[in-house]
Amino acid sequence: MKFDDKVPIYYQIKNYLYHQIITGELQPGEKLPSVRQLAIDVTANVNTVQRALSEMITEEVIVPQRGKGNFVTTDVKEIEQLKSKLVNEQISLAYQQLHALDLSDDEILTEFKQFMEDGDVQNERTIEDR
Amino acid sequence: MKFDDKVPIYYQIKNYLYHQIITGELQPGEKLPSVRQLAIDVTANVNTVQRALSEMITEEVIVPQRGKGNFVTTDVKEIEQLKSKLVNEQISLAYQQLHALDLSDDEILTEFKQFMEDGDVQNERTIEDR
Amino acid sequence: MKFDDKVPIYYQIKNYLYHQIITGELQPGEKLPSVRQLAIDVTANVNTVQRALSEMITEEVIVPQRGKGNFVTTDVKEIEQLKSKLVNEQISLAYQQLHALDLSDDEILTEFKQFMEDGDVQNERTIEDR
Amino acid sequence: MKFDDKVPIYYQIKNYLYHQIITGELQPGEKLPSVRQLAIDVTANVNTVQRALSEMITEEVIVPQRGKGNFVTTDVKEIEQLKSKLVNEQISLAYQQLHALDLSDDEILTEFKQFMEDGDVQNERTIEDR
DNA sequence: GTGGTCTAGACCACA
DNA sequence: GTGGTCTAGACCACG
Repeated sequence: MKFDDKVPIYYQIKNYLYHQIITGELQPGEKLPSVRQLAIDVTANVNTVQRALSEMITEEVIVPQRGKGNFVTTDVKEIEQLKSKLVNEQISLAYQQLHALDLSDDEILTEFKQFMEDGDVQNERTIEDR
Repeated sequence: MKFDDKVPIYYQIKNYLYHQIITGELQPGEKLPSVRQLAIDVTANVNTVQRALSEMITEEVIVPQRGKGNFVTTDVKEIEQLKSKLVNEQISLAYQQLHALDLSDDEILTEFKQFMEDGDVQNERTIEDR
Repeated sequence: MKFDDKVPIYYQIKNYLYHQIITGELQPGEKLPSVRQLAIDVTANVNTVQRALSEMITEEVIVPQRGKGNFVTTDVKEIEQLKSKLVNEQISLAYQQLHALDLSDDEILTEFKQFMEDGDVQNERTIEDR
Repeated sequence: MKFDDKVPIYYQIKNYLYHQIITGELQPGEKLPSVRQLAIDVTANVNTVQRALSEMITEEVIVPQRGKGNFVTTDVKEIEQLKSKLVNEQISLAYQQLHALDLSDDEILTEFKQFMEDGDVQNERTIEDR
């Protein structure tokens, strides 16, 4: 996994897991890979992964079961809220950033449409492009 | 200026100045506030500001004049490229993040339109309100 | 390490490392001493060393690995270019300086030959004897 | 005059004047341009020029005459020594730098010869290329 | 007054 | 233990 070294890695790992859960790659109630396996998957240190999980546990997005591992919450509502929250954050953030770059609402939409048409996914540095 | 402690401060200062330049609040050739003044403006340490400036100087977005101060480049083309680069980064980043949240292209556009209509600027962490 | 106080220390540290790399004292891919160790080695402050390294990182001559240390680039071509660039700079600089002192091309060569024969290394301010 | 901002400007001005004297552009006993004129000539601040002159006065390479201006020393021997000293410094410096870059004596001479043949004076940042 | 450099010391993220 | 970032405060070169 490529990391953007401008943001803490544990933070990017959290995002990665959020995405897995929201897109259903990790189903509600499903067991997460072991911390060590996750560490290998994302090529990060065990401690770093652990930190990401700890925060998600306090957020109750994942729930630990002693001796069994960590599980995605079964509370579907929780997950929906999570998605909605993340989407809103992204939209809001992007809007503000682009607005601050002097783009009007229309220009923002236009840029997006164009970007989508280009199908140009010159993505680097994101959590998804593994 | 409010800082997002997930990203280096010098980085956020760079962004702040980028925006100033792109929106024309800082005109090409215009003198920047002194390092010390900037430090006060953004409530950061002088050295932190200096670091941000140093990078922008190597990028040739701003040009230092010994003993006189720092100036925005007069190379308008340079500035246009800067804007274009920043916009693209934002669009690309947002697109990927939202796509990863399982939103289709249409859904992304819809969310944006809705967000714009709401005029709801529950913005935190943006560059303006710092 | 003795510093020439006519030039920034971080600059001299860069040169010191450049030489190490070019002469092969630091092999491609080899780990550099830790920042703190380097600071001791060259008797400079940690931050000063860090500044030197930062620049070399943006130049991609050295490559950082989070939490592991800094490494000499494995890109041998990069290193060759570096050497060639440094040699050219030195030759060009010396030539101009001597030419400006009213020495003809022949005289310059003669002076060098004589200097070499004398084996007279009344060197001060060089990178070696620091 | 282009300055290398890695070295103090007053230092570069000194070099500039040294060269003028050694090459005979400024004859022994000749009056130097006024400080203000020099400042214009080299596009530097009066104070900076003054500092360069002060040092040269203590070195007795130039001698001030109250109310009349500054004059090159009439002591020709002094000037010869100056030249010899500067040449030696340059040769020695260049030799060490190139030697440190792993060039043998022969390679150094070869590089110089080649440089001279190319007639390629890609000089920037030196005191001469005004 | 302006930027440039350096120091000393602290805290954080990561392995 | 390793690098990365930030702060506070000092001194210097230049205009």
